[in-house]
Amino acid sequence: MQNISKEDYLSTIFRNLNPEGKIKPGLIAGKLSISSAAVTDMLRKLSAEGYIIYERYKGIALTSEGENYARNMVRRHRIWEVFLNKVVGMPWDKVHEEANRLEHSSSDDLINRLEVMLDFPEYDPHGDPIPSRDGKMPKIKRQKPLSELEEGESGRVIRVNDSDENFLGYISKLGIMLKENIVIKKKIMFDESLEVSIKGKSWNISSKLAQNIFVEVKRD
Amino acid sequence: MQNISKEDYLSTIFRNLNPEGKIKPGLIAGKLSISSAAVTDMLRKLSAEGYIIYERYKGIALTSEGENYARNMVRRHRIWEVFLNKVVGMPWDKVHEEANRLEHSSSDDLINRLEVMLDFPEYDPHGDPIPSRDGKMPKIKRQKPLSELEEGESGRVIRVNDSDENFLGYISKLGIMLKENIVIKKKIMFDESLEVSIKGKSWNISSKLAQNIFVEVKRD
DNA sequence: GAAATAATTTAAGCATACTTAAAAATATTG
DNA sequence: CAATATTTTTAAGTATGCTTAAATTATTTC
Ligand SMILES: [Mn+2]
Ligand SMILES: [Mn+2]
Ligand SMILES: [Mn+2]
Ligand SMILES: [Mn+2]
Repeated sequence: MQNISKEDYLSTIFRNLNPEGKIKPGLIAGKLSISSAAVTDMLRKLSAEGYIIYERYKGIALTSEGENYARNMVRRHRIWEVFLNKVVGMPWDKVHEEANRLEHSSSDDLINRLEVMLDFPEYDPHGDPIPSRDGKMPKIKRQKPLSELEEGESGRVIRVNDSDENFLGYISKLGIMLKENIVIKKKIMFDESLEVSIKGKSWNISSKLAQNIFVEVKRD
Repeated sequence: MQNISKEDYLSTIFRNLNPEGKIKPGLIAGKLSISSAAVTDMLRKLSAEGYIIYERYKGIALTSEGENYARNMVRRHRIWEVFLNKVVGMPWDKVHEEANRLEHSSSDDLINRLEVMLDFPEYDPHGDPIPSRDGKMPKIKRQKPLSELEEGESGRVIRVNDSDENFLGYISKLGIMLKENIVIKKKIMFDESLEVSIKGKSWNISSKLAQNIFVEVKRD
């Protein structure tokens, strides 16, 4: 293996497996913005190389080799994000795109060195967990999208969707960042939008926005 | 443009232009370890895209657009090398290969940030000059290969060939690094090898090795 | 300056990773 | 459960960047 495309396929598969550990071609095509036909092609190759279990029309699962490879790609991506953000000072809405390219161009040795410099971070700048060198994932706190909170409730942001630069740039302007507390002042039924309070300021945010911000779920 | 191969061609052309600002296909093929036929193909594309001046059998020159692109690639490469060496702590014999990949995966914004962190370095870990953001090259000191020194002369190392990991690893073991002084104790005529003294220790080094280590030429 | 040698280009072909369009299989719905 | 809709696969084709072998052009040598 030595391939940007294949690495992106594996990473995408890994990050989008359903609870049964499977994924369908259409979802991969959507996430990678390519045709389903292209996905079918690549699935055959990944299967032939032993990275996935694939039978036509049956869905896809990772082999343990594929899972290890994919998990390492996620590790590379997220360590780069932390490094770019914390050490290089790049804003959190720019690091994802940069990491998406760097992840394919760095040796494991480099990644391990960055990890040491960062003192073994457990989460990336968007709250996503970073696999450790030996493949372990840190515990993930119970969470739900902001859109599922009720009127009057509040929640502490612990994760945000990192795939859209505009989204991140916009919520930054509202003062939304990890660990920030958000209060749901009102839910507008007409369009499912939310009136929220952040750092004492009020904003109206769309349902779609709220679906991409995740808050900690307090133990019952 | 968005291409690893093309970027490597341009960088290779830039770094190997003869004093008249030209280069022949065979040299490019050799440096990139590919066939001359492949080079001919690519030269047509680079020419069509306005990066080089190319007429068959006539040799190659960079357009100003091509020169700017190529110089920026060299800049990216060398800034990465300094960063990996100084900030990340990677040894000088490993940074070239890593930078060879990272150079294609980093935005100008990232490179500029690294440059600021490094306080605008002028030379990479092997003594090669780093083009500035506005395309200026730092002054290069007069230099010649160690192999051209006479018996009894000595010289301060200001540049080494960075393209071979084994070479760099080996000379490191001999204590050779930038700014180190090397004394030519004896030239062995039979095989053109040199008996040299470095930090008080004596070594015999081959002619080929000595041709890849450059020392400052003192003003006459 | 002709013959031999070396460098370069052309030609044909291959692997990769995509595309669109058509066919086949699966899933949904009335 | 049959008709319809959706998803997936197959088929055919494209661009990129290589390869080897043959043809062409340039350079060197006598
Ligand atoms: Mn990627
Ligand atoms: Mn992230
Ligand atoms: Mn390169
Ligand atoms: Mn270097």
